[in-house]
Amino acid sequence: MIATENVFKALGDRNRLRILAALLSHKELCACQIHEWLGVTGATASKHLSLLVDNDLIESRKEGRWVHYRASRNSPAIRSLINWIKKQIELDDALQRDLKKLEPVTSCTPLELRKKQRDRVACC
Amino acid sequence: MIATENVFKALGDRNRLRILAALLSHKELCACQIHEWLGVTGATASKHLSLLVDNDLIESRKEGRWVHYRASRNSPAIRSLINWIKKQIELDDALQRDLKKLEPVTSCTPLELRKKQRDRVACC
DNA sequence: TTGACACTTAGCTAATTAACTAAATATAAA
DNA sequence: TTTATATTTAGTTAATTAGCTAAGTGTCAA
Repeated sequence: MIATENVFKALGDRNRLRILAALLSHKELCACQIHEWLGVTGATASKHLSLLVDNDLIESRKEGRWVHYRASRNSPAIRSLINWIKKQIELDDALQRDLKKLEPVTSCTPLELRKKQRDRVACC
Repeated sequence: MIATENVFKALGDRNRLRILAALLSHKELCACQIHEWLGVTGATASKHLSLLVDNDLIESRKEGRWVHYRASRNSPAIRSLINWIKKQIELDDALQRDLKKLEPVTSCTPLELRKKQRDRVACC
């Protein structure tokens, strides 16, 4: 059984909804890309991400230094809730504009992203 | 468009989920019945109810001194979200037991409820 | 091995909010 | 009209939480 109240608590936050929106349009993103785009510190992004993981809304996969996230596929109940959210996100113009700004960050791998930032090349 | 974040904020509270559960199993209840069952002051119940109304999750109908509430039927998006919640509620044993305690309160009208309380007859 | 990087954890602060009491408003009963 | 009842509004308090910085852990590159 799902802890309905906690799932809704996890969803009742702008930045966590943004994370979910990002993962619904990008299959997989690493923590650093999300943190970059969200515009909060890495620590804050990390906390949001683990809250979403704790409530089965997203899944994580560790790969060396990086942690990759994707929308959860395990629970049918959560999947159907996520589908509902997906529809709402598509109707949310502000969020759609916001998601456009994710492109520069996702067009390069985490490693390239870091390199570009070091070299001060416009990327994000 | 629905203010997704606010809808989830409204749903991320135990007492407001309880109210919704009550209205999903009872069609219509008045504020005093809900307040009685919730076990909070009338003022607190009133605030929860208006938050749910503000987010189109429930509707109200005034009748003399009483305000009757029911689950919202206006927005298709909200209706489908409410259906999802309904399924979760059915799986929530604690909530089901909790709902049983609603019966004594709903088995009489608000007026009878008050009368019985006055006469100290066991009712709720 | 040393340093840089990608997170995570701990601890703090400011803002939000759920609860209460008291007071206000509105309606109906005596 | 007076009183009681149903609900709402205002104001207070305590708990929660989203954000930050600083410090810790683990991994990889030089």
